Amino acid sequence: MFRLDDDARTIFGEISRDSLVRRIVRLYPGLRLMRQEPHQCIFSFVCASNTNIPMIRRMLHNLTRKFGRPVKVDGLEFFTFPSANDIDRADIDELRSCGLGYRVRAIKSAAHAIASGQLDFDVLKAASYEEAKKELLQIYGIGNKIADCILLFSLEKLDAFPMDVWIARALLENYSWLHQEEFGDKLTLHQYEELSNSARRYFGKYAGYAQQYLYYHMRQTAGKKW
DNA sequence: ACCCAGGAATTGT
DNA sequence: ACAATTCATGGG
Repeated sequence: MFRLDDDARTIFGEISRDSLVRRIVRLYPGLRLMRQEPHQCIFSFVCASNTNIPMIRRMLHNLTRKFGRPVKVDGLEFFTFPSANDIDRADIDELRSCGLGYRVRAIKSAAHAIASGQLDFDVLKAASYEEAKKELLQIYGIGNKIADCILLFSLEKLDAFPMDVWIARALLENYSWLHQEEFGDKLTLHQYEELSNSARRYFGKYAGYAQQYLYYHMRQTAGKKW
């Protein structure tokens, strides 16, 4: 199992072989990957399709308030994140009232896959990137992008490289080893796999860390001059 | 009214 | 294989 204390030096040494990533790493010395509980990560990213971050946060807030368990911390009341069983048993209309829209079907199918044992997180953590991804892609509501995010943020696949238009722009602007594929406001399945696999080969076993630095820097500097 | 948002599944060619 | 369409929702 991966441990940050042991491997942080190795990881940054590895991804810092690239000059651009080396510069960005120095800009954001505290940036780290989280290791989220898989069911939280899955529900969060299933909610993330075709919407924006404020809306995603609102959906998750509504879900915890409606299906989580109340807990008091320093006299303040919070709600725990719902379990897969909670979502699996949840009433459809109550889920819809959280603002999930058409994503209700997706979150239901994911919850059932977990609750039924079809998805076993210990097995997925022990499996390779390719094997674990293949299992995730079976679930309705989990496509290429969401699968890679789940693998990187909660299943310890540090070589996963989630692709989106921001990362694609960063790669195409800075790396000539990509034979420049044009893309519009969306990435096709073919473009996704070409770009993600190329980046995985280039950055190596900690490609996901490089992805996070590149992505974060793109969002920080969006609209500004580098 | 219109466009967009860290997409994915389904249908059409 | 690949392109087009649909799927709810809220913010700007």
